[in-house]
Amino acid sequence: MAGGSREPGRTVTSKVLAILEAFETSRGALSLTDIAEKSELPLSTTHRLVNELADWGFLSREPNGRYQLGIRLWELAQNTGRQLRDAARPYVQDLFSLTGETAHLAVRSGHEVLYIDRVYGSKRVPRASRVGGRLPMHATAVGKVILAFEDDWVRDAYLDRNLERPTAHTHIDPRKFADELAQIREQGYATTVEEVRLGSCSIAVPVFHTGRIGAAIGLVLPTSHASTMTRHLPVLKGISAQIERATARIPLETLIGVHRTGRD
Amino acid sequence: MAGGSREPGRTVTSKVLAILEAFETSRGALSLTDIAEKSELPLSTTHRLVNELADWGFLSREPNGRYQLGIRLWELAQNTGRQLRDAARPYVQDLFSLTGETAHLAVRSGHEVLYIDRVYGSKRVPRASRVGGRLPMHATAVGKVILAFEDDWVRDAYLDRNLERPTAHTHIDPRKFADELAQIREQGYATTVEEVRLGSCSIAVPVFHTGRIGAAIGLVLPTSHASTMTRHLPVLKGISAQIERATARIPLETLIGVHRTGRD
DNA sequence: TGGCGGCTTCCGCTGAGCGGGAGTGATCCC
DNA sequence: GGGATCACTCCCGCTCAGCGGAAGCCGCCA
Repeated sequence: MAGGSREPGRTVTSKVLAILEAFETSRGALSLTDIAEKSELPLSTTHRLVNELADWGFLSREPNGRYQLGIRLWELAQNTGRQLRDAARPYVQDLFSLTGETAHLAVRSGHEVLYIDRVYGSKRVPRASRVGGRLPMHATAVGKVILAFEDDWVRDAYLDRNLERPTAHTHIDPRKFADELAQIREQGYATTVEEVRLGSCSIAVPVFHTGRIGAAIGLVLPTSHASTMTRHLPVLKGISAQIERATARIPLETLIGVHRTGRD
Repeated sequence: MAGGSREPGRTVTSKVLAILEAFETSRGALSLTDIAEKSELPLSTTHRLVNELADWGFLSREPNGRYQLGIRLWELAQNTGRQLRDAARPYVQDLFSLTGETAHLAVRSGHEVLYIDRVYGSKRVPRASRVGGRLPMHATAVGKVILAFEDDWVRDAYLDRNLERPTAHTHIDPRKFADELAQIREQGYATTVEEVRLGSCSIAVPVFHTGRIGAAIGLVLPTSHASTMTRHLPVLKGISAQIERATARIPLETLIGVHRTGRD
């Protein structure tokens, strides 16, 4: 028998995208069954769509039969947000060279910080973030500094939610956090100490664009350096100014390709 | 009237992917009409699919109504090829720091070199490549060195085609080029002088993985440095050895996510 | 040898997708 | 200001692409 218990109202497009998103949470390659489960599609439907995606190079199949996101997807996506990343990259690199610490460039995307670029050395550091990854704003220095300089309504909307708590050191009291943001705005930089994960602390400064907060750059260091991390402030501010200069002529909308909030 | 002259045999999936690929060739944002033309779809169909893609964040809409690839696509794609890029990044960076020249990491994808990573300074250099971009193998140092160390059948298949000629200096005689590859294999590195674009030259060495050619690292310099570029060879070889060590434990298949050829 | 788990293929039913065309609204030029 | 143009949005009934249960297949293990 056929075509019986289909789930109506689900578009093909949404199924295809759900399959691609199934790979977001997983580290390695997925079997067909894994994909079907994650995307909540029948196996035969998954099979058909996955095959077509693989034909187009959007998925790739390993010799063992498992699937991974394909290189075509990555190639295409290199165009996204390229303007900001390309323009800022050399300066983020300088930031790393001058400090020897893991350097980040991040923007706000909805209620989270989105890491756009990262430059780091070969020494192992405990890292919570990755390029293309997201973290809560109130737990990271880049996030705090962006939030501090955002429009009031963004900040209010953010505080008007339950703030999650990755570690015991994360500040989650809305009142105290609002005060902290005010102080950050005044002093021009933000710090965290073991608020995302134990063992690391961070410091960040804002990057402005056409008078508004556009992004943030920051450093992550081992907690042992926490007390002296403000010594990197002059470098951070200098690099920030250079990025501001380098991106000034690029219209904000084309910098990233995120509508920054879901306000519409 | 409705549903009359549809073009049958084109799957929804293929339409969605065609829309995404429409952005590959274009620099900036596209209007709905542009997308419809590039993907060869009726306007109303394009409209429907584009809207759904935008809802999912795979496309983003600028205030002026034009569309760009969305940030979701980019986020997802960060997982692709991450193993190789993440493992190699610090070393590619060292390569740049130690030489002061634009440093590249590339692999073969079909008959082209695919640039996986690039580290460069803030000084303007004429650059033909970009991360996620492709170039012909016979015109680039990374491409030549990969081809030189590839299996015979890959090399033979490559030479058995018309080689395109980006500049007048590009080597396109199959016989001579085969000899050049033999010499590259012997000397352990490849160079180009103005073979991709005038004004720049390059030098590259292989990066092996489980005894086979896996990738290549290279430098791009102004042509004026062409005569002395071999002085970077010790650094190139040292960095290559480090990358080989850092990637040795990662299975080849998971490094990139490309089936390297269409041999199946 | 038989059972199992995962992948692939088959096939007739049906609603998601289709796209022409009409509606809208911004822009430009006379 | 009006009317021509252009680009996007929406509507709606027809129809075929997609659907997915089930059967088949294949490799593995005991």
